[in-house]
Amino acid sequence: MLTTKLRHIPAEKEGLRLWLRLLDCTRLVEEEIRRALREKFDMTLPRFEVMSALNRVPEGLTMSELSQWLMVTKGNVTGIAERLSEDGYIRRRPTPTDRRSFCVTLTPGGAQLVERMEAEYERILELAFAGLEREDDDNLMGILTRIKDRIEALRELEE
Amino acid sequence: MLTTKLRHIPAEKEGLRLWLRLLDCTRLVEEEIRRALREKFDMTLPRFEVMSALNRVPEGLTMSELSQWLMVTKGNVTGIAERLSEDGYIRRRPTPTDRRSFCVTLTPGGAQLVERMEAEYERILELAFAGLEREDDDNLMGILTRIKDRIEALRELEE
DNA sequence: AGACAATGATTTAAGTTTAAACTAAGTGCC
DNA sequence: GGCACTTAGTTTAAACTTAAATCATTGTCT
Repeated sequence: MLTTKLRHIPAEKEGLRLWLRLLDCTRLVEEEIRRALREKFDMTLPRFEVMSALNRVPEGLTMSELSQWLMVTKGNVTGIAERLSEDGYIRRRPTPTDRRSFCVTLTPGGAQLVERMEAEYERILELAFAGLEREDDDNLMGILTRIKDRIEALRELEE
Repeated sequence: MLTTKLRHIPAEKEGLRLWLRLLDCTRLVEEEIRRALREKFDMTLPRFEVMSALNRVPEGLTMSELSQWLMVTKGNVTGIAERLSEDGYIRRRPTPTDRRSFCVTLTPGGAQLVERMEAEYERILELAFAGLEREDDDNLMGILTRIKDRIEALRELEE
């Protein structure tokens, strides 16, 4: 056969196909990142994500802000932050305005480590997304943004 | 605070930006799916994913095939399958050719349930991906496929 | 001030996930 | 046959994750 015929897939399952492919990509990339963090830094992905979030906001973040940023539950952040704190990578100190909340920041050691980890993290991502033309980049970003906005809008409706 | 100031991200970090947006999308969609499965079927996402995989292959899958299909470790599948088996949704029976492996299939009850769950699952995905033109669909699928192939190729090199 | 809802964070219980070690069974090679 | 190597699956320990309950504090309204 000169041409390969694609199996016909009903249009109404297009969402499913895209979703499964999206999942493939994220799982593959995450696996690579996880492996690199473990082998080179003895670090887990969730811990890195907390440190990376903190590295973007030198003033620090509260536990709630962290949980929103990472899109995980607050209880989840509590556990991760506890271990990072034990390892001396982050510091939690009370906020002056609200006695319930903490301001979480990187320690100098944590800041130094996260810089090195982010370099490796970005190296992997450049590899993964290399081969995309500028046009593809813009396309992908635009489409993903529309999907994201759409789901956020749907969620508001449901409340 | 969170929304106000994001640091400028240089162009060479395009991979990073795309990746973070990709993660946003998958986490948002997963959250919706998780919630629907829990509220409407008292079901978790991982359990659903196993049942859904089995629903695509009536002959059944081995534990290893399941773990590859879902891109998780074999040990992970062992636990999920155990609970699904206790609940009577799947059945594991020895294969004639290899005494180490099992053939896992849905029970009639499991098959009936997974059909209903998949309808809901697909409904959410159509909602999430609605608003994309046919052209966007093709674009997105094409780009995601290239990313996937690229990472799989990279992984081979590393071995 | 006092009642009461809302918020920041932790705790709890159950379940998921991973990496690594392990058992048992198949494969290949001499 | 016997030996090394691989493969199928489980087990283990540690970590992660969620949803729900709880505690303490803050905000609001009268």
